[in-house]
Amino acid sequence: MRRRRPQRGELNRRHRRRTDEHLALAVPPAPPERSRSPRSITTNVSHLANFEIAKTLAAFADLLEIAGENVHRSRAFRRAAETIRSHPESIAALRAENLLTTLPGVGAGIAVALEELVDTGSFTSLDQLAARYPLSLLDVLQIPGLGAKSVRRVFEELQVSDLDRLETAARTGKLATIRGLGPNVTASVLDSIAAIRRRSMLHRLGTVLPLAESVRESIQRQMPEAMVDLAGSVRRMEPLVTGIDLVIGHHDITRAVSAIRDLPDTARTINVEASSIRMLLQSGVELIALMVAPEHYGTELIHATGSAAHLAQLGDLPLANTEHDVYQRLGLPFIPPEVRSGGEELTRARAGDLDRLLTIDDLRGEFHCHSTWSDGSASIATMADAAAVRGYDFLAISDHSHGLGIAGGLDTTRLADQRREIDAVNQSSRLTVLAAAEVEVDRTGNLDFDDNTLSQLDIVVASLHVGLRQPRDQLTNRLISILENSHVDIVAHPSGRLLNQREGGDFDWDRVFAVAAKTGTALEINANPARLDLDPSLARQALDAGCVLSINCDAHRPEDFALMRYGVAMARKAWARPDQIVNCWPYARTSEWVADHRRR
DNA sequence: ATCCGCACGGATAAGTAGGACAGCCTACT
Repeated sequence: MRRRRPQRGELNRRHRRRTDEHLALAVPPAPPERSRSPRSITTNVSHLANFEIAKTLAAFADLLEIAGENVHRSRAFRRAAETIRSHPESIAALRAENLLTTLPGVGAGIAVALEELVDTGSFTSLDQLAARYPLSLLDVLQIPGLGAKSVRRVFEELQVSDLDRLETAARTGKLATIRGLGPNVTASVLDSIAAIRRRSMLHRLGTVLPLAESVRESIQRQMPEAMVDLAGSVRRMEPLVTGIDLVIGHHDITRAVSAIRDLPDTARTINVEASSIRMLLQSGVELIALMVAPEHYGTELIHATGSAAHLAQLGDLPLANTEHDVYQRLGLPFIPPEVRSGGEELTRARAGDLDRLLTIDDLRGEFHCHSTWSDGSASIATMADAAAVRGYDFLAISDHSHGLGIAGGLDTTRLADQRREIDAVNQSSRLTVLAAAEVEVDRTGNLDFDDNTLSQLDIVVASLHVGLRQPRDQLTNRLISILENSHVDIVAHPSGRLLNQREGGDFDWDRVFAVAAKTGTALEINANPARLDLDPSLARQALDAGCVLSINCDAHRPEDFALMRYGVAMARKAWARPDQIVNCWPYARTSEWVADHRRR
């Protein structure tokens, strides 16, 4: 068995720019505008929020890397940044109590930097380094294909210190004169700059929803008699969300305001109006709470939930205290927030389609997860137990194949060893453990295992992890050849996107879905909040084309099975019915389906 | 720079292929 590896909390190690989106909020009063986050790394000295401190440490770590200094020092700062980013209490408060070194990864050196940072808004070694390498280089470092070495080189040789100058250097052809950067890189740099400029400052749903729920519960605990609900993009379960929107139905606005101010992880108040309050949390997520009269609660909640397009379709809303009543008076059944997109939900609601929407209870198992045999952190038995606790009937263990070396992928020998362990676990397990693999598709479209090996697996999941930036035709043909391989049952995270971090591949989805529908190969909705791939709009297209889908958490730890709710939300947004999701079927039907398309 | 096992010095997450270039850098979970 491979040695256990430390888990990386976040896939992205570089700081990201954030932008904002206007929020469709309720009727009177007009909602406060969300402002842009400060562009500079450090801001207002005395009230630095944890996310700002974390961002500064991470920026320093990146500058160290660009400067070519000790990599371990850089990693130490990056590790400390991660700790602080997810730390629930205020770091500024910890500093006041001289407890900084109690944070894991914060020793004497980083503590000194932190003290200075909290007290003055910066620290000496950062200032010195930033004098040599401007902070705007960190934007350049975000460009895929440009690592620390290349960033330093373009800075020193071409004086490229920010994205604008990078763009100029690329357009004038100067960039291609740098060692290691040819015409290909130049072309993709221009695309990436455009993508980064388009990139939003939205947060991942998986980051915000748990926070939002804990805020909601905390306020509900303080005001048990109030109605408190999440609203906005979080309630609609958008893959990327603006922040936390909360509606509080209570007559005593003063109490509601103080309940919010007393929340444990707030960093600062942004503004307070007659019936709304806007706060910044330590995590950098904004909270907007709207205090409304209980008699109009339902109407206000629908308004605050949006979407704007859904509201436009509804027209004028009657005043009522529950959402159900509002919809009823409009002659509609209750419309779940996930499908309030301003698409076909009214038509579908009238046609009775809402009753057929998938729910989390429809899931009977999963086909894509990992164990310590590759890059998972738990044994097969532990993963199986966790799946059984969720009430699943089956779980396919799909560890990586050897092509993905970085994840400790299995060769055929270890795959056979693993099969024996799966068989053994099955003897005592409460659910059926299936032998599967997440088989790597290489750049030319070949799978890691031969047909004979594949045919012995209960489920074959195929994934593209490399070469996702190939041109459209090449990429599409590569995926289609995998769909046409009769041994492949499921294609995992088809687009390869990482939300807020990496665009998905440029596939011709019409062609892909047409082939998948014909071959009966399932496409995945990956429930990991970093992916949520297929996106609901693509999943919807796939279903319309006649494809079947599979929703999987891609769990690397037992806790990851809890991510299923995100996958289910995406499927609901795509109007998926249980009969279109292969892991909602009884396993007997699934194995028929597998046998069926393998017979082709 | 931090942590750990020991009291100062060694380890820190891994391994490979591809692109552009001629030995280096980056991306991938």
